[in-house]
Amino acid sequence: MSKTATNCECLLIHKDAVNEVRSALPSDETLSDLADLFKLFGDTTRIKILYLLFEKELCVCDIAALLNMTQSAISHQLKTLKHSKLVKFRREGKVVFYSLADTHVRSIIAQGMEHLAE
Amino acid sequence: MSKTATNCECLLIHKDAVNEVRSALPSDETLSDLADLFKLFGDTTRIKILYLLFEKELCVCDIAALLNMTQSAISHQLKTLKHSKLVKFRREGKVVFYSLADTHVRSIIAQGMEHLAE
DNA sequence: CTTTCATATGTTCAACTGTTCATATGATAA
DNA sequence: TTATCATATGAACAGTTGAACATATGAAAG
Repeated sequence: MSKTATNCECLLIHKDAVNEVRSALPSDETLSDLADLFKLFGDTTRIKILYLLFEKELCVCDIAALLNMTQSAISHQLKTLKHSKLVKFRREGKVVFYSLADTHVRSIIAQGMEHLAE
Repeated sequence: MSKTATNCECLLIHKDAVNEVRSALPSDETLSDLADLFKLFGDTTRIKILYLLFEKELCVCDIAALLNMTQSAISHQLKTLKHSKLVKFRREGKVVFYSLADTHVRSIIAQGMEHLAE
């Protein structure tokens, strides 16, 4: 197997280690999806929105008021969270209430907080 | 308390909901640190590196070969992961071996994978 | 010392991202 | 119908980011 990796100019490669580890890597598609998921948690505004929704459902306007941001900015972020199925919504007249759609949101954020606590 | 949130033009705000939720939000600094942590997991290259290190310690060159990327790109990313204390290293002559420095890395990624599996 | 080579780093640049602004949609009330 | 208002959306713009390239560092060998 001539995997000399054209991009790696190094001459010393630990072939046995490389071969042992190569099979452990999930598919590019899976890893890309995983990175995309974590990207959602990688923005302060989105983290704040999710944190607020831990407590109870909130409308766009309430979230904007709580975070002291424009309704537009919040709406854009909710759109992202909605597309990623982290958040769901229900309409009540003119008002749209958003809430958490996924149980993993809490545990992922909890794990992150645990790391910070060290 | 005149928290009418200058940036929110909406007139309807659910004051009781807002007041109830406001205290649930951690400090801006904590939330910023949390977002920064998740940002690290929000890149395919870094996710791949961490995944590889799940198996065993690897040198820069091995990682570059496995991911078919330049040594420079990998080294830059390892620098980021090192600064964030997710990865540690040990030197052996000219070669630097990297390994996971944090037990939470596994569980955070595992949680993400669980979410995808649904 | 000098050479070799694995790794680190500084710079540049293209691609991406989050916010703002302006505007559109859509539901309710008059 | 028209007016109001909560929300959604499109475009533009600034700030950020990851990779490539060139170069520097530093350890071992000669």
